[in-house]
Amino acid sequence: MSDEKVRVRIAPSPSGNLHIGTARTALFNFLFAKKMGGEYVLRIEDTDLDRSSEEYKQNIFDSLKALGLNWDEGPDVGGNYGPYKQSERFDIYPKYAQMLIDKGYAYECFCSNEDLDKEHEIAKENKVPYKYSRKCLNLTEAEKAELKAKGIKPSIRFKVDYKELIFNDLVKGELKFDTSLIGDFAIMKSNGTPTYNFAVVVDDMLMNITHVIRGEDHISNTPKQILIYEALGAKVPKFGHLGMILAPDRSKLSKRHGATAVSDFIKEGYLTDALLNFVALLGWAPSDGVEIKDVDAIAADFRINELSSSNSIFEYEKLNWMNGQYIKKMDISALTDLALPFLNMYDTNKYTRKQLEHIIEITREPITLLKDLVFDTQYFFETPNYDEVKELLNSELSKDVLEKFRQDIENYNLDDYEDIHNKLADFRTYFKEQKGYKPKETMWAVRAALTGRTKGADMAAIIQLLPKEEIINRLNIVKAL
RNA sequence: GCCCCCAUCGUCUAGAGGCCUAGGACAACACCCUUUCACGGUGUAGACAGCGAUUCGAAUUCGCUUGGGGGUACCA
Repeated sequence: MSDEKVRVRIAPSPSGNLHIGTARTALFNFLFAKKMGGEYVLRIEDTDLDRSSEEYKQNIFDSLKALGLNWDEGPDVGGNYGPYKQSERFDIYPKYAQMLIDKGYAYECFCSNEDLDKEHEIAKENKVPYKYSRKCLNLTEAEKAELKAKGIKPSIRFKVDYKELIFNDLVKGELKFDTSLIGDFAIMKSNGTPTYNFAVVVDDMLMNITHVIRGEDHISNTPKQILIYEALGAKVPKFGHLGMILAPDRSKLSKRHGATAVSDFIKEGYLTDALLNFVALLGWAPSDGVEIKDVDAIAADFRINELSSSNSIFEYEKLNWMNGQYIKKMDISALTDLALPFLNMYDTNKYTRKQLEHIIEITREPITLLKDLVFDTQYFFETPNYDEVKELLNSELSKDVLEKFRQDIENYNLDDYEDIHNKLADFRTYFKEQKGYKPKETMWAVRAALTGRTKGADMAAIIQLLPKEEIINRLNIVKAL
């Protein structure tokens, strides 16, 4: 074992918002670095200028930060191996490409897209796997000069020779490839920018990356990349390929299945801690069976070689449950900070901060998403619409109960929860003993009158929070129904 | 088509030859608790894809089949 410092990276391409799958890859890299006492770097892979945007890049930054997956080195924080954006590194790739040409590992290719398309077509017609024809492999200097004189800009291809390539994947174990099946692939585009496979290798090499942990959609890129490392005379990092996250129909997780971007989940009211915890469980299992754990605890228990090598399906049920668990346990002040933006359609100024926290406190229990609060807290901010409970309120029982409640409420000490709670208990007992009303029936009448609902938070707490004039007002509205 | 990866309850998974009449979590269902919804508690139902081989013994090893996923670009 070498004693070199572990360095991992997460290398998203800013062609979309941060995907939940990328977030999981980032998490596993983060966990591995943490566990190994290593460094975790963020690199933006924007070699495809057309598909990259500043907006997506910002979304990636924001989402990663929201999740707490902060990087040790990256485009914004810098580091000793920058720049960390491939578009700012365009001057360094051609040097290495030229080096490969000089050493005979690569060559210039003047084929046009049309030429290449034709080759693809022919291969398809003959039902034979496509491989580049190597038409440009043996061009003479004179021929190349002539082509260049015509203004044709060459791409650069890596010359792939036959070889059986074996590497030991951190999560999958031994993987074998026959490189004779791989055609000579491009490493530099004719426009002078590097292709993905080349840029990754050059950057990972220059940034001293020791472990490449990524999705298994990159497995087939790995042999190409190893070939490049070897040609460059660089040390090949260790690779670990994670199973993919699939939608419930086993297809790729996409927008039509619901949220896919971390920022979408946050908008719906998922807590980042819950999201992270849930996604960690896709492929990783705690050794003590306790599934709810913070990142530090997960990192302490993290072993990359014990990750599951199969794909996993993203189901919302467990995420929702977990989110509910986090909401229930979260510090109330912090939770209120997160919840308030979801309540911006209401005039929250009606209440003090303390009262708002109290409202959140008593309504948090049954919810799974922060946005559920919109409905569940509505009656604190708006006079209810009684359509749903009209029938209930018009029953003899309810009229009877509310008649007494209207009188009793005058004797409640509305500042004192205990007093309200006890008086309500007596109230129930009274109707049970005198009229045989079930406790829940008695409470339904009160609840319906005050909230327009048959379910909701603790009644005593609601009475304590609602302004007295609003209670009277609602009682009067109901009476007139 | 060709190459590669994967395969335990509906889902996430535990399981690294006998500890497995396969364990946990979510979801489902039932009951209990209860001022409602919920939370919590208790319990029920639910899986080793199929076939061969190795072995005294296989969910665990090997092979084939099937199924799913990925790749096959001058996209990343």
